[in-house]
Amino acid sequence: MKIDEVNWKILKMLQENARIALKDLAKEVGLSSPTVAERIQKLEDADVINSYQTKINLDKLGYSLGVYITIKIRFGQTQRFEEYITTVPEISECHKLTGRDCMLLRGVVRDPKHLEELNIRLAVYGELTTSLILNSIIDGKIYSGHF
Amino acid sequence: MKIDEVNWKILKMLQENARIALKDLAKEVGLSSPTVAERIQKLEDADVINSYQTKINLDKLGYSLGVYITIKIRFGQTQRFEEYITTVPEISECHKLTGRDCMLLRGVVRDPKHLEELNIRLAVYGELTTSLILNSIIDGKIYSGHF
DNA sequence: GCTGAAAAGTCCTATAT
DNA sequence: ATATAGGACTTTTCAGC
Repeated sequence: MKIDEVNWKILKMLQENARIALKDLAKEVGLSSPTVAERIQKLEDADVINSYQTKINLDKLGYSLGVYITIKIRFGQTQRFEEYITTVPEISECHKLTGRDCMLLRGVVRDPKHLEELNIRLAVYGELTTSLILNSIIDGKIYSGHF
Repeated sequence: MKIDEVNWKILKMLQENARIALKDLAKEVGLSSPTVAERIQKLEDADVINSYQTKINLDKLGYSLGVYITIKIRFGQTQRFEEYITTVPEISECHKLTGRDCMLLRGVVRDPKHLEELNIRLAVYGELTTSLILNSIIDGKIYSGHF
């Protein structure tokens, strides 16, 4: 899949606002709407565009503490943990990493009490290390070219 | 801001597909399009809806290695690091955390050589610990109610 | 706060270059 | 591979409940 300057511009604008009208995209890149629609279709078909997501502000709904948790899974519990973790509403990311503390979780909780309660639920599967997010300097970057 | 069952359903569908047509949303929740448009507007005004993003598959563009890097910032370098990190194209997230290794970065690189090159650029600011993402069990969760 | 209908705007398809 | 134009569809506005 070839990403020329025009496609990068389209990708950049779609990353900034997934609900932008084709017409406005077309005007910005200097092509007609059907052409832009076709380019987007090809980017979708090539799976370069993965999905159009709406990001919601959970802290506006009372979930004001963001946390990262690493967990060193107890021997033999990996499969059960992976099944369980997809059912935990507080957890928005779960990555298996290289290294000793093999799982990295991102979650969101209302308050310290809620965090402790979450930790208790997770501690069944391994040893936890919990860190609060004090501040996010970057969270969700827009890619606008090769690097 | 009150999130009733209908608003949760709207939020859920928008999270799954930010480009869904109002008409289809309206049909799904059993209201008219203008009503749904008004509800979405209010969710945007209340900043519950943060943004509509297009997620792109960087590995389709040759960036196939995802990494997490923790960095223990050298004394006095925090400000300079925070300025620098926003200019690094490989880094998509940067969070300041509680605990010893105070910064957590997420990034994407083409190959191990590219990773080493990134590490060298970052090592100026502190001690690094780099982990590869082997597998993402959850990455970008859809919230569909309170928990 | 919701509906329904009409106006405004956007998108799609076909045709042409 | 891109542009234009008409018809179809979607969104928005507004009067009324």
